[in-house]
Amino acid sequence: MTRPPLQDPHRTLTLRDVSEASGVSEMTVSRVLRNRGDVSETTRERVLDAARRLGYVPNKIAGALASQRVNLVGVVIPSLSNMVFPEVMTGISETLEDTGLQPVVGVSNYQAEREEQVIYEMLSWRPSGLIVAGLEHSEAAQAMLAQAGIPIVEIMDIDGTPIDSAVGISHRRAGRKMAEAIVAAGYRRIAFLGTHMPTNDHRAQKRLEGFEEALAKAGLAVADREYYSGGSALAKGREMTETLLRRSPDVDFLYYSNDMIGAGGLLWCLEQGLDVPGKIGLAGFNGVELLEGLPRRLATMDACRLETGRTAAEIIAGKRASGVIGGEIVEFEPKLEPGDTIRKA
Amino acid sequence: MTRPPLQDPHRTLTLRDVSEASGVSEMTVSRVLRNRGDVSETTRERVLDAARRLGYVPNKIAGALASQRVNLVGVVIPSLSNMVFPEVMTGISETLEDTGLQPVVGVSNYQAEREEQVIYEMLSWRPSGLIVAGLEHSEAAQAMLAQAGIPIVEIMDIDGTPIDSAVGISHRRAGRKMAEAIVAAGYRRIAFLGTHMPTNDHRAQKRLEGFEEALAKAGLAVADREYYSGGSALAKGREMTETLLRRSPDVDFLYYSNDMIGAGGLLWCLEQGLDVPGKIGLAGFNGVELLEGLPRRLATMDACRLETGRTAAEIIAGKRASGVIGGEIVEFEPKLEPGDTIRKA
DNA sequence: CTGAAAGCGCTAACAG
DNA sequence: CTGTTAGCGCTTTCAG
Repeated sequence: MTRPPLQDPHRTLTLRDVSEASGVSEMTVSRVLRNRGDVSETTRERVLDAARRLGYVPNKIAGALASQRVNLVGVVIPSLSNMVFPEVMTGISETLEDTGLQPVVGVSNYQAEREEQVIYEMLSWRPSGLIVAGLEHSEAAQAMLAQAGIPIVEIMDIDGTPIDSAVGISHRRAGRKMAEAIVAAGYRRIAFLGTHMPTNDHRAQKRLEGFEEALAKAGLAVADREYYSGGSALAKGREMTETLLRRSPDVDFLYYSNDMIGAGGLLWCLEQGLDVPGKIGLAGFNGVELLEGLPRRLATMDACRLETGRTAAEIIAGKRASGVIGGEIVEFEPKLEPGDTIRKA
Repeated sequence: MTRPPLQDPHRTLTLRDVSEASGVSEMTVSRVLRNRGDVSETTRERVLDAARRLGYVPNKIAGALASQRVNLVGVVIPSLSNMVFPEVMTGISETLEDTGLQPVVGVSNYQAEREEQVIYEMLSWRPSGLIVAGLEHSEAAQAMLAQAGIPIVEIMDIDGTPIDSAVGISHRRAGRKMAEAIVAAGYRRIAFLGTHMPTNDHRAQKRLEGFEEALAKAGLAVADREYYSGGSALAKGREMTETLLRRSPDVDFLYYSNDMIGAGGLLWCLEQGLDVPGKIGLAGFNGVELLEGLPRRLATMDACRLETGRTAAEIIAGKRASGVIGGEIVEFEPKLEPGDTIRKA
C-alpha cells in the first residue's frame, strides 16, 4: 500500500527550500541570489550550489511586490508585421540589454481602443517605463499615462504634444521635404498612393499633409490618389500603380506612403518598360533594407527607426548624456535617399 | 503659507483608496473590479465610479502573488526581423485574445545562451505557459522547462524529442519533399544557397539534411553551395546567386534556405535573361507574402506559421478540441507551392 | 557578515 | 450580497 506524497510534487520551489537545503537563512540566500550586500565566499558557494541543484527559479512577482521595483519596460506598437517596428524594437533591446531592464511588447493593431487596453494591462504590471508609438491616444489612455508616475516616451512622431518625452521625426516635415525634392527635380503631375486612411495611421496622414502643403506652396496639388488595405503590400503596390496610371496616364511622379508598395510599383513600372526616372519618378518612405536588392534603388526617406528605439530606451533607462530627467523631446532629421528613381535636378 | 501635501503626491493608488472613496470594503471593491462573485448593482456602480474618478489601475503583481495566477504566456523566438516569427505571433495573439491571456515576447537572437537567460527571466514571472521556438536548447534551459510545472510548447519543428508539447512541421521532411519535386521535374545539377550554418539555425540545418538525403536516394548530391550572413537578404540573394553561377555555370537548380534570398536570386536571374524555369529552376522556403508581388512566382514551401501559432496558443489556453492535456504533438504538412520557377514534370 | 520581523497590495476562504 | 482574516514569496529594515 503506497502512500500519497505528502506535498504537491509540483509546487514550485521557494527561497525557503534553498534555505533549508543549504542551511543558510532565507535572507542570506536572497542576498546571494541578487548579489547584494557582502556574503562570505563559503556561504555564497553553498547557496549557489543548493540553488542550482534544486533548479530554483526566483519568483519575481513576490520580489517585485516586496521591493516595489519591476525591471520591465512596456513597449506598445501598432503592428509587428510591417518591418518598421521590429527595427525600433531592435534599437530598444540593444540599449536595454546591459541595464537589467526587459522590454515587454504589446500590439494595438492600429486601434485606439485596443491600445487603451494594452496600456492598461501594461501599467497594471507597474513597469519602470513605457514606450508608446505615436502621440494620438484615447482620452482615457492619455490620462492613465499621465498619472502613471513612470517615464513615458512617445516615439516615431513629434508633431503634437507629448505626455512626457517624445523621440522621432516630424512626419509633416518628412512629407514636405519629399515634396520639395520632387518639385525641384521638375516633376509636376504628382500622385499619391497609400493605405486606406481610416486605418488610423496618423503618421502617414501627417506625411501626406506636409506633402500637400509643400506642393501648394509650389502652386501644385496632388493630381490623383489611390488607396489600398490588406494583402501583400508588394502585390498591392503593383495593382495600385497600374490602376492609377491607367486612370491618369499623364502623371509624372508616384509618391508612396511606404517602401513596400513603392517597391511593387517600381517593379511594375520597370516591367512595363517605363522610363524611370525620366518620364516618371517614384519615391517611398521608410528606408527599408529590402530596397537594396531591387533592380533599381527606390527613392525613400529614412525614418531613423534604430536611433529612435535606442534613444527612447536611453531615456527610460536614465542613460541620457544630456542629464535631462523627463519631458525630453528628441527630433531626428529624416534623410532623403534619392536612389535612382528621381531625376537629378 | 501653504502646507506641503501630507502624502507622496505620486504613490500609486491602491484598492484601499478606492475603498475609502466609495465607502465599500476592499474585498467588495476587488470583486467588482474582477467581475467575480455577486455584487449589487448599486455598490458596483459606486465602486466603478470611484475607480474611474481616481484613475485607479490595479496592481497585478500583488494580485498575481495572492492568487497564484498569472495571465501571461511567454513566447521565446530567435528573431523579430525576419518576417516569419511575426506571423507566428499573429497566430498566437489571435487565439489568446479572448482567453484573458497575454503574450510576452522574448528574443534570443539565435543564441542558446541568450535563450537560456530569456527563458529564466520569463519563468521567474511564473507565466501560465511558455511557447519556445525549436527543440534545441541548452541543458540548463531544458531542465528549467521540464521543471517549470506549466505547459511548454515547442514550435516550428518536430524532428526531435519535445519537453512537453510540440507543434510545427518536420523540416527534414520539407527538405526531402522539395528535393523530390526538383528531381521529378528533371533537374540534376542542384545547388544550395543559405545562411551561414554557425548561425545556430537548426531548422535550416535539418531542411538541408532532408534535402541531401532525398537527393542521395536519387543518386545525386548537392553540386555547389554558397552561404551568407547579415545584410539585406534580398541583396545577398543576388550576390550569392551571381557568385555561385559564375563558379558553377552548369548548375540547373538553385535551392534557397529562405524566400527572401530566393527572391533576390530570382530577380537577378530574370535580369540576366536566364530561362527560368527552363534552363534553371529556383525554390525558396517559407511561403512569405512578399512573393506575391514578384515578377514571377518563386516556388516555395509553406511552413504553416499561422496555424502553428494558433495551435500552440490553443494548447496553452487549454482550448484543444482533442481534450488532450499535455504532451501533445501536432505535425503540419508543409505544402509545396510550385509557383513558376520549377518546370512542370 | 548574518538573521528576525514586518510588510508590499491583493485575493482565498470563511463567516455573517 | 458583504466583510474579516490570513497569507502569497520575497525584500526592507533593523539588530546583532
